[in-house]
Amino acid sequence: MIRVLVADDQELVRGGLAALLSLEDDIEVVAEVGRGDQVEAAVAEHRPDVILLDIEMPGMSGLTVAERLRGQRVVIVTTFGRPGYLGRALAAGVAGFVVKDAPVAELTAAVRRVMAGETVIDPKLAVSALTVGPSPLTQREAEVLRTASGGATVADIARHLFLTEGTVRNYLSSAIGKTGARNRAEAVRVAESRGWL
Amino acid sequence: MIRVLVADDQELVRGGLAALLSLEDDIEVVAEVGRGDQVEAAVAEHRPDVILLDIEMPGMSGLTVAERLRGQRVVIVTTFGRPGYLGRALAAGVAGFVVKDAPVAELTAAVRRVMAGETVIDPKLAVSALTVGPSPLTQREAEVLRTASGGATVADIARHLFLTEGTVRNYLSSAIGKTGARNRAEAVRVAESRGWL
DNA sequence: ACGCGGACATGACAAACGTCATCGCAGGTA
DNA sequence: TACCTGCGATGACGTTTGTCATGTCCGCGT
Repeated sequence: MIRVLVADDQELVRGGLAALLSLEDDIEVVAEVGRGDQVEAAVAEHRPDVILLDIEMPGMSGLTVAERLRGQRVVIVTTFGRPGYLGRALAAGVAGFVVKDAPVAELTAAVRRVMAGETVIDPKLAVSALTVGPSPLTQREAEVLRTASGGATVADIARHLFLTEGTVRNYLSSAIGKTGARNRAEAVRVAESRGWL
Repeated sequence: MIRVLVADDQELVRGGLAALLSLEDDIEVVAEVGRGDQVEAAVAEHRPDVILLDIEMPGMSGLTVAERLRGQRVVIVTTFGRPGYLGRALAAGVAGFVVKDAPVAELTAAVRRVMAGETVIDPKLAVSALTVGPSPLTQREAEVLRTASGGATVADIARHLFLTEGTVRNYLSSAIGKTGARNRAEAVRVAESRGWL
């Protein structure tokens, strides 16, 4: 039996995944958690063979959890096939990456192959990640964009990051250029959709 | 047996919900579809007793589908508990509204109660919907905001909606005022988070 | 030691944005 | 009929952006 832990914040989705996996003869769901910051404790307690992690979770991002679980067999199961996520996930040493609109068979296959020591990446995602490439944004640019994404003004961002307004404008301008956008809002959308934030 | 149709665009989620419901002795999943515009045909073919609809789907919004299925027993199962969604769902005559982070038992209970002719609404959501109230935005204001949400400039919006730039600015200004925001981006966030778009 | 690039800053300017006052026109409603 | 509301428009205004030129400082690789 492959012992699996499922981490996802939405109960229905988490329960659904668990039910789905439990239908398989060789897979057993030994634990379910709904918050990123509860994963480590659950892993210590239940010692699963494979850990399924959603990225968007309260408490701690699935990517952060994956970094801290380096050495364990982690499979990221997420809604958004953002190329940037894949890069960060691989850097965190995950063994698999599956998007939620993949066929069910792909998930069970991923669990088994990861269990066998293989690395499983959604092919479509791999292509788009290689096409889009890594984030061209510097840390600062990403930081400023992230702060701007809630609709904050330049002055707000400057206060929040302890920068001058002029500097903030420069970073925004540079980020707008790099994303190929025509203004702040568009830059935010682009960067978000690619997982650069 | 309660015959159920499940509509959700994410295969893993859809399969998960189906697996979850199939575990119940009195529930049978007779069809699954992944696009809003395929629901009607599937309903005609399989004649389910209860129809589970996600809101965000390609092809056609679950809310639109619900309107066209008026008379059928429809349960909205969605990620976002946006108050505005609940209002529109009820206006569309749905029999139930469940958010995806509700406990699993709530979903099966909802299916059974809807089958029995009851109307089931997530209590937390009902409260927030009554607290937040209906959208204060006029159709035009919502339209302009929606168009602006992708990062479009005033000129873009004006061209797209066949309005004058000045008029667009007026609508935006009015929407910003009504949402209590301090600029366009913030207004978009607020309106989106409440389901007013 | 040198050059390079990233982080940070300043100041200036044009374009875009947000606000206001004001207007005309339709459709309901008192 | 008179009134109100929503839609559409105009013009004017001050503010906020986005861009650019320019400069300093620091860390890194050769």
